[in-house]
Amino acid sequence: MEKEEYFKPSVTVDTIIFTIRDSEVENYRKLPEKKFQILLVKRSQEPYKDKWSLPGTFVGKEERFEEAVNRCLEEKANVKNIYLEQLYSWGEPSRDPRGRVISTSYMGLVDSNEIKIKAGKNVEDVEWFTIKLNTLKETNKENKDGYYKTEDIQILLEGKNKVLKSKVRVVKELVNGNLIIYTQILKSDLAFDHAKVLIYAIERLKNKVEYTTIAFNLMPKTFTLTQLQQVYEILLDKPLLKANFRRKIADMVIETDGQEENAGHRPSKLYKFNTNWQPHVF
Amino acid sequence: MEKEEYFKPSVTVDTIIFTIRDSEVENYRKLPEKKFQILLVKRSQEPYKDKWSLPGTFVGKEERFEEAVNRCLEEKANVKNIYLEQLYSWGEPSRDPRGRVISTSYMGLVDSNEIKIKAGKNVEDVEWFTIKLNTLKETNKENKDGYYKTEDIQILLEGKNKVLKSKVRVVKELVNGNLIIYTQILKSDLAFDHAKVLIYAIERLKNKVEYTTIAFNLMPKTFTLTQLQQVYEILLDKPLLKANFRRKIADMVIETDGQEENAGHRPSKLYKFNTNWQPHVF
DNA sequence: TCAAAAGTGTTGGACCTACACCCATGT
DNA sequence: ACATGGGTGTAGGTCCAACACTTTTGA
Repeated sequence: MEKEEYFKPSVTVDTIIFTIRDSEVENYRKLPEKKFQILLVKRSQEPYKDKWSLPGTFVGKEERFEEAVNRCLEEKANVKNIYLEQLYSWGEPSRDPRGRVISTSYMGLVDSNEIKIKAGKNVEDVEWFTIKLNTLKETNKENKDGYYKTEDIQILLEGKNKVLKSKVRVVKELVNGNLIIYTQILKSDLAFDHAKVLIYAIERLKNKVEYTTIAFNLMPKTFTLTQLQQVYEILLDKPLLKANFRRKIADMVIETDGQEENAGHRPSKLYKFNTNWQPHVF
Repeated sequence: MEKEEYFKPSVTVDTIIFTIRDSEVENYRKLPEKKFQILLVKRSQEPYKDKWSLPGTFVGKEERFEEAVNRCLEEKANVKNIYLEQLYSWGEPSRDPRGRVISTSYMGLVDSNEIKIKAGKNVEDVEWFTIKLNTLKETNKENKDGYYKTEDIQILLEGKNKVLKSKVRVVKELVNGNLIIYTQILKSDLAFDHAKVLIYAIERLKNKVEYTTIAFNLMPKTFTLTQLQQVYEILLDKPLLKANFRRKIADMVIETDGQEENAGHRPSKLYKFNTNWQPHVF
């Protein structure tokens, strides 16, 4: 906090908005599968003109971060009133070709039926992309002081008639007993370092699903327990046993008197979130 | 990411460095108690001249955040080579009287014997302060959609011949099932919004102690299990049962052939951190 | 009738809590 | 001898994974 010989960078916010959406059903009996999606906008200006990117904006002079996020989402994509949390601030000097731009990223979660996106200001197009991650290669060096693991991940983002492909290397390094995780972009169809931000956000979401009720932000007001389980399965990326899942989330939901009908099988009860749920006391 | 009509704020990094230090012992048999401490510097310039604050600096033109943190710590306090992690970015328009200054805060942990602090550039003094937190008042309103809880916390920071007093209100609000936590400063002897940052850092540290090995960054290379337990107890702010604690951390440590002697009681084995420890698989 | 999903019960094992107890040391 | 902490064993309860089984519906 010395004399003002220091320079001033630009500051932006970027938001990763996730949702989960139903696929089409082939069979009147079968339940729809779930797709894990992210909202991207197509840039209409340099840099990265015509590339898809996370919705972001410069932060205004008297504007808080969250205000900038909400303004940006409403202006560019017609998205309002969603769950938001700050993720991380990215400060690499070279991350933006225009010069030094620092970006604070936020994660947003929304029920896929809640909003109708619409391309807005400075944006050519807005679209939901389905996220698919494939592990391509893993390495693992162990030494006496820890280890050095890499995982190459292919990120496929499927939009209408197009697929964006990126490839990142996630490095997990144990240094003095501290797990350090960072991501290198090997190739990316996304603008800026947004592939890295995406990976970071998915990791955070996965973690928080286990010990918070964050997943309920992806659900409609009422839902069946199987729908909820599908959301957990897609986020955790593994199948869960029905009986055990239901016991685990029993306290987090309240039965309503609604029912899902016309399904070709026994109708399921509709539940709502128990807003008074708290993690177990100790 | 429109035309550059946007203004540019200044960007700083601030670091909360924690350590744990032994108190004096009264009795040759007794073990020393532990004190939980934070490193503060005394500001030599406006704003907040002569106030104690977290060590911080403006981020240089071509400098990464972590580089700025390390430069600042070395220049101002002679601290190098410590564990660091990014915490949060604070962007309130009014948080700095000089104008819009955005601050990204980092948490640092260090073994109290590892470093010798020394006042440096633009700093009048550097000192370790012992942290004591007292809950003054709690309120709790429940309603059908969640709750609104406040906790007024007195922060006492005890340095040589002085005590810095602050008072904050931590608000935990359940909104649409999402727990939102924020802090209001009611009164603070610290510069800027640093009381808020301190509370945030303590909360993060407490959380991570439970499911990572972060606490080992506060330990010397070898240590007794009782010393380790003391550190856990002071961070979690509750007593732990010895037998159970030892079973819990058994995998995280490796016995060495050293012993603690001259203690007036049975000598205790010295352990070191098991750098290859990983959270349990599933 | 039957495919599909809704919904519940049981069992064995892992882990956690609380407490009790014995051991080794320096003065 | 004894205060102090080092170190370990065990009983009871809780939680969780895995699996099996019954129920209900629409075509």
